[in-house]
Amino acid sequence: MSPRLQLKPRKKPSQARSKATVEAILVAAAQLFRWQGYAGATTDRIAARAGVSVGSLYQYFPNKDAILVALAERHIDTGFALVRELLAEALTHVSPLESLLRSFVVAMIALHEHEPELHRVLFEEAPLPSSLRRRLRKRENDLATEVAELLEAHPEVRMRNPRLMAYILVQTVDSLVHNFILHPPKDIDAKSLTEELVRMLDQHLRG
Amino acid sequence: MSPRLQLKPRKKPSQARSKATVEAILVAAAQLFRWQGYAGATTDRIAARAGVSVGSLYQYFPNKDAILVALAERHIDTGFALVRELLAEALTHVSPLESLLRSFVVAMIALHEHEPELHRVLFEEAPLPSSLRRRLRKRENDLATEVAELLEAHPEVRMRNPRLMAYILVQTVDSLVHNFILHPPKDIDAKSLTEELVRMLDQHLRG
DNA sequence: GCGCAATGTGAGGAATGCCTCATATTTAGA
DNA sequence: TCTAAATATGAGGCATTCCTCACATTGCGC
Repeated sequence: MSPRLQLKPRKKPSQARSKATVEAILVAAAQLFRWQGYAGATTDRIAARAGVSVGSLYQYFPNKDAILVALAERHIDTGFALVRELLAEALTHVSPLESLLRSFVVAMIALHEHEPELHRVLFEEAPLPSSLRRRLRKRENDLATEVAELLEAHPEVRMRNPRLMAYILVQTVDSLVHNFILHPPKDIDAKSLTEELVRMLDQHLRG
Repeated sequence: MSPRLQLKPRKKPSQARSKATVEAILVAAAQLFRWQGYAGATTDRIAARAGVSVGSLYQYFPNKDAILVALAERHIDTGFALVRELLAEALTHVSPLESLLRSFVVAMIALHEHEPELHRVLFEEAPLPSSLRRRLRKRENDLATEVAELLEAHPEVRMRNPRLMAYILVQTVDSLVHNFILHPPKDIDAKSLTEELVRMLDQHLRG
């Protein structure tokens, strides 16, 4: 419960066999964390689901938190790579503001659709090591800044208060998408939401 | 851990003494839930902090979940009463769209500032009874609908797709405010955020 | 005051969780 | 093929949690 101190892997897997073990543990942990939350995913259950003994689990992870941290790193890296890729794609040709915004929204949807429940556990559940929480928020924020700078440079944009508008832009898209993915209303589809959102932001960024 | 079934109070307090006990338990529980999260707040600790024995706690709450449920009911009721009051105030005189929106944003800020950490535990932490989760979301949604209808009736508003726009409106304000209260950036203050947000929504609702 | 109902107490049972360690199996490589 | 290193096993120790129960205290109505 109270945050553990040691988070680095206890031993590095070198043979193929042990790599598979670690992989199985991470996969199982990801499932259990998102199905049961942090407390519900016990190390014994994770090991069982991975088809591995608890002992093996503790060969590679010094404690339960370390598993979560490993998952977080991975989740962050793949997720952000995804967004950067989509944004880069959109920047290969000079685009009108509207399509730039659309790319951003679509990228954020992709980011959140990639393991949304795990995302929730990582970002919102309480008893995570606070250092990890900070790290996650920081990386989320870095991406936000990147996007904001990108938009600010766009000729069609007129920013009254760049910092504030960037904050609103990124937070709005992030939270709206986050909630939409996690609790999709029956009568609203992703496409219409995207369009309406883009329209609102487009108008707003023009001042 | 796994959701308990019985959630109603085991026994109703009749004398003043026991009412005080129940109150103390709820206060202590609220503190511990928001400081430690759901799992960290043990029944023993709640009882201790309330200055009461575990036995007394279990006289009035059949299990740990029931305490959370009681808190949730209370939190919802006071929070929503607060918002309704503020909105009613704003409706005593016919106001321009802009000030109506401002009232809404201000009301939402008030709602979230009322025990924001407890709010987070209730709305976002995983191992809650799912019936409770649904109940919370439903009431949040009801309020949203109310606000949406109210706005739709306003003469200055031109809604392309009422359902969708209401959703975006409420979700945007709710999430933005929620995040702002829980993780306030150093260089942004509530007032500017409110103004910028109102401007964006105002523009958007005019079509 | 008296007696019964209401309320309060806290040691401890049963369940569960995290993690260790003595031991067994597998693999690399000489 | 043989050996040492790498990897895997899982019973169980220790801690913690939720909750019960047998008993003590308090307050209300007479």
